[in-house]
Amino acid sequence: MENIGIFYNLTSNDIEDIIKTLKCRKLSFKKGMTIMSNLKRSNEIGIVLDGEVSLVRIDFYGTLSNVSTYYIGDIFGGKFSDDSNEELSIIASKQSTILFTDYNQLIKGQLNKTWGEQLNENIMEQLVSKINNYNTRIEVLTKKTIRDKLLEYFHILEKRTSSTSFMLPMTLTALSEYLAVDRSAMQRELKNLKQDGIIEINGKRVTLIYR
Amino acid sequence: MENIGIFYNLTSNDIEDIIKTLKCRKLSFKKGMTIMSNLKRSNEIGIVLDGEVSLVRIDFYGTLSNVSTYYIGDIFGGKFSDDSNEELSIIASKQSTILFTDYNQLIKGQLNKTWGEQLNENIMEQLVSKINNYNTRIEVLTKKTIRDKLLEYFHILEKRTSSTSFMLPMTLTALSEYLAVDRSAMQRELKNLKQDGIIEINGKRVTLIYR
DNA sequence: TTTTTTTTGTTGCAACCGCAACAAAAAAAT
DNA sequence: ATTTTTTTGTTGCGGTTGCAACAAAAAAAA
Repeated sequence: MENIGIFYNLTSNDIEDIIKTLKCRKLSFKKGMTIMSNLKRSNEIGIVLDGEVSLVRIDFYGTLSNVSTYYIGDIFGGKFSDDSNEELSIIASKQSTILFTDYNQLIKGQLNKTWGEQLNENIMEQLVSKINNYNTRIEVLTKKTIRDKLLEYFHILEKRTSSTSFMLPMTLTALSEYLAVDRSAMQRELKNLKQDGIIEINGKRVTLIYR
Repeated sequence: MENIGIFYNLTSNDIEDIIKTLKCRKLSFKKGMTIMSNLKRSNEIGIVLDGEVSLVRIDFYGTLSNVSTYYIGDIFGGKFSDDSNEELSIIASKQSTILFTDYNQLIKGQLNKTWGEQLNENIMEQLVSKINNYNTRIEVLTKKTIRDKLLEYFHILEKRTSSTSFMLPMTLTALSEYLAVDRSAMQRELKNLKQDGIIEINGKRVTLIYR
């Protein structure tokens, strides 16, 4: 539990106290189960302790479409969903454990002298980090060509690791999804970059070549 | 000031008190002026009261590149920027008025009985709304073809307005930038959609045709 | 009102990219 | 250790899209 972002820098005593004070409930869900429905009218908040859940939209034909995915540490719930006026639900996309609480409880909890400030800071940190992740991805997605998307992404990794040689944090298949391009077209472009002497790539290790 | 998201549902008395308590400073900047530099080490926070500012990265060649843009109501600062290890600055991209405060002050302010909870809720709301905007844009950007990007965006507007006929909230030029596609290619695709009887478009009014 | 700037609309062309389909390699599961 | 699943690597083809370049319309500024 201490490895969950929202509980960063809090002792297990604090966490226990938080769970009691905020009247949290911990529940597990099998893949495919509905965790929340009718999201819009709900003040309920969920925190992903384990697994992966999806925010899905149900249109008037009853078709499900994935709106976003929440991973370990992420916070979700009515107050954290968008302003559209259709039905939203949360379903478990993997076997998941969820910690439930209430938005108002969470806000009120901030008044606690021992852990209130830290909890609040953690929640903000969580949201800000999500914003930054999205921001990074948008920066990459707005590049026009696959080559530019790849190079932009590689440059970000270069800065993150402070090295011109780094490991990709995902499979090439996942990378093509992240970049929203066709995998085979991406593979072709990687080959071109290699042939043009701009990068080296062996497995997941990428090296940028400056000359 | 009451129309700024972070001050939603607060009286002008509250706002005055907040500004005093959090030791805020209000400053104006001409276009091009540097608002913050050396962002990373700073606990300083800015709120855009008027205008528009840019978060820019300065690489080792001294080249500026835009990382993100903050509009009226947005919060920016070191604690709200990413985890890369390069120099970041905030510059005014238009004539702007900024309210400055300190991250720790803001967190501490939450303890105030009168406006603490509301202020906290507003800050969260602000962050969550940004996440949702980004989320929406990513949903659109990850569509593979210009046609699919347009239709996805139109469907979002359809839901937002609860109508198959709506006004575009921006110029076509701006839309092409939002979708990260070439403007003329987008224009061509709009024509195709019209010819295929899928949409009507006159100026900024778009109507989706279901048959 | 006139001038200037921005936006819209259009087209040819070449490069780019998605798609389909497959084989080999690697990883995960049994 | 063997089977199954996932990932990687490759290619031809045709549709899509970025680019350049321009004219007309609309909006904003003078």
